[in-house]
Amino acid sequence: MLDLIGNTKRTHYCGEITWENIGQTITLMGHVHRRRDLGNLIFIDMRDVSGIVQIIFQPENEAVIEKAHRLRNEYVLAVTGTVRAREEQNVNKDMPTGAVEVIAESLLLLNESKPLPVQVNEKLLAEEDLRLQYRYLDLRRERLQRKIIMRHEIVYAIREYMVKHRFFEIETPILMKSTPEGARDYLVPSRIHRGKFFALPQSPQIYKQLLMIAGFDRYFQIARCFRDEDLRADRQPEFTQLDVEMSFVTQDEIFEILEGLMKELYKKILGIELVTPFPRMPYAEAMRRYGSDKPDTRFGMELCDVSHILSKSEFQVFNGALGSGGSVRCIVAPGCAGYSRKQIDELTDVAKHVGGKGLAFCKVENGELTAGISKFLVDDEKAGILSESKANDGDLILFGADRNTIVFKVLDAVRNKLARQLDLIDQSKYNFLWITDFPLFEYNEDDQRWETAHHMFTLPKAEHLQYFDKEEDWHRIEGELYDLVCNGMELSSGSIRCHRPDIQRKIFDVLGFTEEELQEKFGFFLRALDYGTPPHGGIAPGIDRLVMIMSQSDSIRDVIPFPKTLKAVDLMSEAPSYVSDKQLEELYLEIVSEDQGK
RNA sequence: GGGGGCGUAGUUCAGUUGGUUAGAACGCCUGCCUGUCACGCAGGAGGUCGCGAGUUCGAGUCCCGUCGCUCCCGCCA
Repeated sequence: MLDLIGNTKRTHYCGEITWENIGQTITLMGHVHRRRDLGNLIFIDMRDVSGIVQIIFQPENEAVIEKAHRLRNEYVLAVTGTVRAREEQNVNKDMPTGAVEVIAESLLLLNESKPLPVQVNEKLLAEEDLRLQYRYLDLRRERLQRKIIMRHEIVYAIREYMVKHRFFEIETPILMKSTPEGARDYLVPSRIHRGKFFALPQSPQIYKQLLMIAGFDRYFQIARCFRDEDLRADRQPEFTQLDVEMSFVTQDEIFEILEGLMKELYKKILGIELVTPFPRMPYAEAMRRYGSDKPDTRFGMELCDVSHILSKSEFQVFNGALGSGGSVRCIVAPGCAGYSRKQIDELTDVAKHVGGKGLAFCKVENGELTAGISKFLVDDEKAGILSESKANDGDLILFGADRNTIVFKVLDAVRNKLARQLDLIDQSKYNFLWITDFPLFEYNEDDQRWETAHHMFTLPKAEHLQYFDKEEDWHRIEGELYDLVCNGMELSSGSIRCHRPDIQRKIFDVLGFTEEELQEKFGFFLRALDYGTPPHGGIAPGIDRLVMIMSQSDSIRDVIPFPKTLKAVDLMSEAPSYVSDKQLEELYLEIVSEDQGK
């Protein structure tokens, strides 16, 4: 028999009972976290959103203890009782409320629970797919609940900060026009207009620029974004960005706003004082030193270009790379000269995994290069490599030799692998870093055309406008582009936008759009640019990734209440799913039944 | 689209060279227990070894295929 809640009201939260409540009669509501039934004495660890407190049922109160015998894990109850201090020897020091307990005087059994398919008390953690299927149970676990609550706190603090700095929170459409550039759109068929589609926003990019044109000056939005691409541990098909746009700003002012925001978030949420301004590093330097535009600067092992030393190398791998315009670069793995063939093969596998052909190596022993490829090097080259790389006795030198893009990818991957392997990463550090001066365009070899490296509404650097005239100079054009990186993760990406129609035209020309294409895809936006667009720019920090970093989570699924799997399905609701023939007919879509779908 | 890992009670796992009745812990059920806090003790129920096909006298174990989850590459700001 279950009880109704009636007029019973909660007076306190479980996790907040302290010495100050001793002697008070209180009413708690929550779940049975764990029970210890000693026969005539029953202890219940009662849990609500605030934490856990021990309830004790004593035999003097017959009706209540009789009912308490029926309690099982995750039953829902309301307990009224008196708070008392525990005897010295009964204090549980591992529990925040371990010095007190509540003597139950009445018990309402509000609901029962079947035995759980996954356990809430974290003794044995079930496989993730099962936990995702029962996500609402997994979310009862303290660890996960903390992260979701931290996410709430972060978003709340963001709103406070943005409003304080004169930003308006403005919503933009979820159903919008499909723009085939960039990521694949999620499409929504229109019922009213046969054969036409809306797209879900990959970001509110165009709308926020239109809001600047409309004169709102400073805008922000906690914006849901959608991309129909394959997933990763830090990538979901729908994710959340703090979308920010400001008029009449320079890059420095945007950095200041973001730095101030991060500083405030870390202080409020984690009690950590971040040092601002954050360091800045041009893209070219990041690539040269780390082989990555999102370097993890919590450890060293920087890349070293030894191409000039090896320009006359007899070693085929090296002269092959250099002969075809590539480079030879190395990193020094400290103290790894003792690595076995197997360990080095593992690193080679990492290199191959990201597209490298292999990984050349040699060791440093008694001030000399030995083993590996050392036999292919002449004395001058060996000496040059030693001094250039600053390698010491006992170190292992690893070489990447290929096209630059491959060399960077390989050494970046190997560097990160080694850092984890050698435990070089100080987990307590939060290394924020601005990467600046990105190239605006890059040539796509496969499609034989120029593309924007970031996005096409970016202002080119004023001093690079001259390079638009000749195609061979296009790669030299840098944009007012910047990324905020933290601990090797890209947290945020932004730019100063192109507010002048004449410059925007130059960009479209490089990308090879015809006038018809332009009008069809962006006509409405180009028209808007013509009516007094203020200079403006913005940035969009990923909220999911920010919460990941701040809560030290390895997976983005930990910081999203109802995430999708790597195959972009919701295991709990089993979405996506087939829909009825009637629904499809209304949308003029071809009927695909469940059988046909397979 | 490609590559790696995993899949055995409700859950986490073990399972020998291919061998006869597939085990343990937690959870669940029953009983006992007045200071437990991962309570304890005694007993019990619970299995399509992901699915399919094959080799074999015999398959959880070997081969092939397939499905699901996961990590990475491609893709993606």
